[in-house]
Amino acid sequence: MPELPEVETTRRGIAPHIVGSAVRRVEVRQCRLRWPVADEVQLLPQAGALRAVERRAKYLLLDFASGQLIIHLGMSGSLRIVSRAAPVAKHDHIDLVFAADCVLRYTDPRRFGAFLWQPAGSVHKVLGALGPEPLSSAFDGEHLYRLARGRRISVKSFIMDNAVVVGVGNIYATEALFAAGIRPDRAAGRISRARYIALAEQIKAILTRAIAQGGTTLRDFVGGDGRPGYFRQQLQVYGRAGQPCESCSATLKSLRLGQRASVFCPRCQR
DNA sequence: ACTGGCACCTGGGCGC
DNA sequence: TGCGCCCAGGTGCCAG
Repeated sequence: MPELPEVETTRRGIAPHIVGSAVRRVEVRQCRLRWPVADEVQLLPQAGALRAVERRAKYLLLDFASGQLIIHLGMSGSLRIVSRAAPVAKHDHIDLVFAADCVLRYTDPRRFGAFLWQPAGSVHKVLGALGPEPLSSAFDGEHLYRLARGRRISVKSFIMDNAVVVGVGNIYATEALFAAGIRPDRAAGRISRARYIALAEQIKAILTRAIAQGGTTLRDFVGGDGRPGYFRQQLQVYGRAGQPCESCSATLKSLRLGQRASVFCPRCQR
């Protein structure tokens, strides 16, 4: 489900309901996620009021005085605000109960997500080596061009590398490369500065638009407010292999890069 | 230092 | 209807 726009949509959806409140009770029905759920999660009722819900890359950070709860949604995770009376479904693994009518419920069929803990003043390993946020001024074409020197991996794998820039997953990498007219299998080190400037601009533009639309709903993504994302209608190439290019009508092709489907237009992308 | 490949899971859709 | 196969929005870690 989630790329950066979906995580940001989730953050904005849940924050108004829970910031300023304390966790009263924790229910962990399934502790086997990508890593075992951090033991500290059970201590949240002693952590005082939630101060903020932040985001770094695709990680959500629930900020308490004693530290931060790090939540990742993996491939299929979601967070919803539900009432305590809401029936528990098969993959509803964790509840953080803030109030009877305000339960933060984590659902994740594939269990690739994570609940980790970062004590105040320390940096968890998963957050340690991350590149810049794509919507920050630290990220631009010059940054991409500089890091790409000497790299032979495909440009698509390159921009999906969290050490290069965070938050660019398969959907938006595919879309941004189409918008910038760059073939996804081109070697990262063989792309000009000018084209990287265009690519960085497209990454920013597409992520910004996707966030404004509430993310991309493929199967059943819903934001914290339960509404689906509407960006799907704007996808130009992702999931459209074999169909005509919206721009030139050539048949869109697909190849695999880093075990991920990569759809592109053989005429528009060079 | 890079790179590609694997792992962790469940569920949906397809062909037979 | 059922079975086996392939696919899926992520990413840390491994061997080469």
